[in-house]
Amino acid sequence: MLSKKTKYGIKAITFIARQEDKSPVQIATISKSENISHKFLESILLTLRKSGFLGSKKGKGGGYYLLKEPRDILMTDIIRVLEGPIAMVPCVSLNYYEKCDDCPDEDACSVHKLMIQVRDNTLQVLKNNTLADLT
Amino acid sequence: MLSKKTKYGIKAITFIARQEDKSPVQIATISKSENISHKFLESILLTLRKSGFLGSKKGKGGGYYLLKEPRDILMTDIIRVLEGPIAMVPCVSLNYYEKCDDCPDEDACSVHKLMIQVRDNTLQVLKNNTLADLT
DNA sequence: TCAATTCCCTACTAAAACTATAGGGATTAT
DNA sequence: ATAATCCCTATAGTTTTAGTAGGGAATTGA
Repeated sequence: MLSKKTKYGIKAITFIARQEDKSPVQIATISKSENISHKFLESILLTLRKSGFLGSKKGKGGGYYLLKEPRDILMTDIIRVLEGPIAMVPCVSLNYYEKCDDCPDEDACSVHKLMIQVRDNTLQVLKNNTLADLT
Repeated sequence: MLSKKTKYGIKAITFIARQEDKSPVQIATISKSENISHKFLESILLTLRKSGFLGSKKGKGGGYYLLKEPRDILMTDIIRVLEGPIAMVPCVSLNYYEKCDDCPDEDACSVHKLMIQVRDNTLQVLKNNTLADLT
């Protein structure tokens, strides 16, 4: 299951991408429109800014804005930052690989074999979707 | 991320499917071979029995055995029983559908749109894999 | 200048989910 | 009988999730 953090993060960055002009969007605006707790959303947008997806402007009239064109932002990248690994087990994760404690031989592991297929298919979907595709 | 319950469950039922004869396999045997806590595994196998994947025999020489041929057991079905929904958000789940609290219009939701694609691809993989494919 | 607005940052907390563990009961083979 | 084995319920420790609290820093506009 996707965490609320990721879900809200995707909704929020999509909201920003939908703006016609490029002026900053305030947390409060997104929070109200998408029914997301203001403070929780604040921490999510902070993550997205620190990861290089969003820029921000302080003070009156400030807010968040996209640093790249929506068509250049892959959903894989957003999800990795918010959710962590896309793979369902650490031993098939490309970006967060970890060996399983219990498993002596990955090649013989039935779960490994299956989850590699799931990962590859999921990645294919998420790489084919940019932020522009969601707006 | 896949829960340990699901991971261990898949490993265990695969272990049973790999047996050449059809005599019952004991919890302790699987537990040792796959490095899974005996008691935890016990509760997992109980779930698999109650869901109709495994039969059991009590007393000395007892254990668990498959009720169907491995080629007739879809991985989707095993995972649904152990892990719950395959979808990453309840609002795109086929078997465990739930409306999102925050989302007034599913068709306009970017997360919804994306996760339907992920779900369909994942399902396709999991339906194309039977237990026989993992042994 | 100064007040209002807005993002920045850290710490904390309540609830839920996950990962087991404990302990005894029921059944069966020998 | 006795040992082996599954059956079942309850409980507990840990981790993760989903927020909440509170103040700080920068910017704008009057």
